Amino acid sequence: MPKNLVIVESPAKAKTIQKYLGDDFAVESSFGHIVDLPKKGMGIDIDNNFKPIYEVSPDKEEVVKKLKSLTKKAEVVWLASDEDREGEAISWHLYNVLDLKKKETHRIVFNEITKKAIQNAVENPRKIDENLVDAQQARRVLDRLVGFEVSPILWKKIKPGLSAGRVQSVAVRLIVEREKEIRSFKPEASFKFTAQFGTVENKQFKAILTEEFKTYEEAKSFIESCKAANFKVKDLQKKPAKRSPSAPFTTSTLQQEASLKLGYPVSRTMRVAQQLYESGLITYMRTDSVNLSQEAISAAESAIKKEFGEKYSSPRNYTNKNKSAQEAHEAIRPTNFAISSAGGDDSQRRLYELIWKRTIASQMTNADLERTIIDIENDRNAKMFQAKGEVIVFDGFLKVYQDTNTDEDAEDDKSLLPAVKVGENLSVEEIFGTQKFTKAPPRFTEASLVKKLEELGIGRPSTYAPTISTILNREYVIVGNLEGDVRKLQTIRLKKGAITEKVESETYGADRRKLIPTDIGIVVNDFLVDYFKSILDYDFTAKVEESFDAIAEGKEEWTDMMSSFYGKFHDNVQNVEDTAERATGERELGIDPKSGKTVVARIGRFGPMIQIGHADDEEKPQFASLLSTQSIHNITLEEALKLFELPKNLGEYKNEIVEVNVGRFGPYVKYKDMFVSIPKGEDLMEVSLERAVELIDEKLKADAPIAMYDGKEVTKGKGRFGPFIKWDNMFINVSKKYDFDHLTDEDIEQLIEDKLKKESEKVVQNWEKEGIRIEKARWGRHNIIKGKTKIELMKDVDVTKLTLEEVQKMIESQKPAKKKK
DNA sequence: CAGTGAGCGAGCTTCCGCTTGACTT
Repeated sequence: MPKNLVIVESPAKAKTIQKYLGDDFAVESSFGHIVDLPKKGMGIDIDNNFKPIYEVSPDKEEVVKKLKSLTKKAEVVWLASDEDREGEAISWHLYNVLDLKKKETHRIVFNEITKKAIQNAVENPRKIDENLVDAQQARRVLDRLVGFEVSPILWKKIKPGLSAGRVQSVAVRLIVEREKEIRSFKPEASFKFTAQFGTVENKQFKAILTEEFKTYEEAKSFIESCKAANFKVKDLQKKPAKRSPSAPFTTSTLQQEASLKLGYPVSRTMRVAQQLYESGLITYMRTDSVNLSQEAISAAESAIKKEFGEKYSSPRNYTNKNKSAQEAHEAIRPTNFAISSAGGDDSQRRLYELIWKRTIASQMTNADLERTIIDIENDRNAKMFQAKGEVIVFDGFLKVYQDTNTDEDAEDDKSLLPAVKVGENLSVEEIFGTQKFTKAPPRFTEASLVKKLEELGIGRPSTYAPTISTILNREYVIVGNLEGDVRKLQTIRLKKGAITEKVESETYGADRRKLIPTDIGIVVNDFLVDYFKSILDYDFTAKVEESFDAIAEGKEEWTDMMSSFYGKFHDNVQNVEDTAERATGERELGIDPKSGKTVVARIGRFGPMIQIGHADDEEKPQFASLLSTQSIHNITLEEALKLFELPKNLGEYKNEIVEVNVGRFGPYVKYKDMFVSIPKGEDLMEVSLERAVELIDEKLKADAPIAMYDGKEVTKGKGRFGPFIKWDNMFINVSKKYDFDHLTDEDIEQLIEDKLKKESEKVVQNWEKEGIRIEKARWGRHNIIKGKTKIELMKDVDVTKLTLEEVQKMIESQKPAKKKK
């Protein structure tokens, strides 16, 4: 038994560090925080100076048990959690829970995993920094207070089950406010002109008129005056320019680039990065630091020199601009620069290559460019055309990596321009003018939302992806596509001395995979902004972070900060609870022609709905839920009234009624006691009896057993986790190895037998932990053995179907349980 | 598994950050 026990946060890290420290050290992992406030209830003794009630997190009981027993055997314990607020708290909780007072205990930190850094850490141990721990307690308690006091107000005033929090509510606010900007945006048209010129040597190039025209008349008179105009080069400028590589990846920039370049949602980026990390191919993927270790910089240097040559190498380190960064880790980089392509599947390979290229590029020379601007005048009007060109003189880092341009208006042609002289006459090939409309600000993507949150200092690398999941799960926002509308454009063209005009059309406002707020998201946001302005303030986190920093530096007591915050906050909560009206986002749609009553769209107890009549009326009001594709803000009276046709009887099929309706799981067709979901994108109001019967038949066919095994039916289907076959109430995933649409009887047999084998192995493994063994006996029987107890099972007892509890009971009573089917 | 909508009141929901497997259909 080694005399030293080192505890870090992640098991992959533990493995690496173990290699550096050798046999005198055992390195174990705490798997992050081991202690937290209770899952239910406030868990804070507010009257007793906000004393937090800590408990070991349920999923960490096992880890704690293991660490406790290892601690007992070790002589010296080294707490090596990350060097930031949360890491310090983890060490402190380990210290308390593992009862390390009586042990020789050291706190050590390192923010890169290299042999040198770790040895250096071990030589320079310190004590737990209580101030830093207090800053974490303040962070944790404040988040709990805000979340658990504001959320219940939403349950009461809007809808049960909703949530609010320091991070998620601001994320929703960003999306809602952007949507409102887009809705109220009025596009303005103006005429923009481009021209195609030819040089004396007849080389072609494109130029843009530096001015735009508001009206058609101005545009027309301009192009008329160009008819007989002579164009020549007025001015020529050439300027050298540089472009520098971007810093290596942090979590946030990795998510953005993977989204732009590979089209990954942030959750996929993180899942794939985790796989690369666990395979030892990249460093830790949750970081806000752009820093590279010295070892990494020199490894990159030699890789670049070898691959691209000396002149491409320019070793450098980057510093964080972001104030809120805690920099407990290095930037995300390959662990071995000599490997330019790696990963177990295509997703991994593509992400790895992105990381490799970005990191390598960050250590390469700047690109040298030459920017050229040609100004072109004419003798008939004072307007000026301009051509911009950019030539790469030396590519430098651009050889491996280019940032993705997110600027949608960057449509300037940055190509090579032909050589021209000042005063040179130019021929006009064509002048083309078209109306251009100003664009509304873009909707957020998952990745651009993360970028914005990071700029505001809200959230941490480990929470960006979960925050997006939260606001999607609460149905405050959806990731949606929008079709867009069509509008007309006036164009004017001058070619070979003749002017032609044409009206063309363009679609605008179409959007793909963007974050769009729902009715509930908008109502919740407006309510919170109205009543909890200070917490919804974009600067709220930045302000409390300042206090956390003051606490960490020992300048302020965390309990003082909490009192001064909580006093005002709690009064506000109380006041809103007592005085605020219910928020429903109500919108009047018109009058129901049948009853003459008012029709409104609003949020109800179960979400967005239509109500005909008022609750105070003699007759009860009528209610209908909105479809998931509809929204309070733009549903029409006609669409609303149609909803009251549900459930709709379509007619009969084989003497049974066919009906369509909407349920908890969306629109469906009902036939006998069967429910068939209507596929996404299909309008249930338009589903005919014919179509419904088609769906029913498809479902009947899909549900029909495809084979028999051991006298039981085998059926197949597709679930959340891909294609599966079902047999004896067991789901068996069908891997890509098999042709799912044409499974043979042998395939099915193979799949079931493999699964059974795996199940029994799993059971055996579980039992082995408890010291229980299984022995094969005669005539296909099995014996269960623990210590000296031996239990003989009946012949047809299926060992894989016994639970651990059942087996333990048998052992206790020393009797086999009753025969199980 | 494929409701409901007032108001009453039982008992539920909820936060952010640090980490992985286990496990789902």
